[in-house]
Amino acid sequence: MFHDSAQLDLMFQALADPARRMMVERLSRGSASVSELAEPLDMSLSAVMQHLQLLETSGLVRSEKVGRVRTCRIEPKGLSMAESWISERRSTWERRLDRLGDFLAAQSKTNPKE
Amino acid sequence: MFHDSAQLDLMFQALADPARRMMVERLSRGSASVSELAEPLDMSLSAVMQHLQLLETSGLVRSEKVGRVRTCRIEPKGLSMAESWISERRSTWERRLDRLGDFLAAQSKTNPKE
DNA sequence: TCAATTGTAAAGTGGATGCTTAACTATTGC
DNA sequence: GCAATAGTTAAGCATCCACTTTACAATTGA
Repeated sequence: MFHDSAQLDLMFQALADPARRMMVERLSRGSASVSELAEPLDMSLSAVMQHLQLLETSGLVRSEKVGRVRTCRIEPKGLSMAESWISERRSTWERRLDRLGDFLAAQSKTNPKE
Repeated sequence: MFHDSAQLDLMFQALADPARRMMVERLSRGSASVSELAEPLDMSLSAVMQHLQLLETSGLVRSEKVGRVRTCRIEPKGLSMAESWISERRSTWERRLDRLGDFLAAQSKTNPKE
């Protein structure tokens, strides 16, 4: 119910980049190494690392290194935080529009010519 | 189903700022003028205008001017686009985790000691 | 009519973002 | 051991972003 504003900043910021969304998309289909994440992206490994770091500090992704391979996966709680902020706003204005609709319906019943 | 990447960039970018989220939050409770949007925000009207412009080009908000007052409202289709991108990703990994759970359950039935 | 209100436009500024390249470390397979 | 693989760190750079200030325009109410 209570949203940490700073964390929402980071999450939406993280999702605002096509490369990072691609990475999230890839990870939603299963865990992957850094180079696997980099493979479809037209940029250096170093750049991918920087995107990954942002995804981690935003809480959308976590990773751990075993041997020389770092394996990344989705952090389930992450996306739901962003999603729920949006859906709470949406339900607020949907309820409001409903009440407005009711009001207008009632109006036209009482004063059909107005 | 098909997401315009550039528009998603703009939407998530728009939501990545606390001032703009406040504006969306305010508008989800009903339409408002530019100065009403500005009132709780600790910045110049000019700055609020610039945030508003971003919200408009991202498709989250629309506005129209009557007399000297510009009235702003939520664009219903806007938020749902961002929301649905997230929820599609979520359902992908949720399905995957389900399958993984099934697999592990089957494993432990066949090889209870492994 | 004229002053207050409401909004716009333009230019400037400091700091964040999204890369790059280069140099380096740790692990693995032969 | 040693070359290839996988990742990490740091520095640098162009561009974008979130404001500000200043000046201006249109509308309204007394």
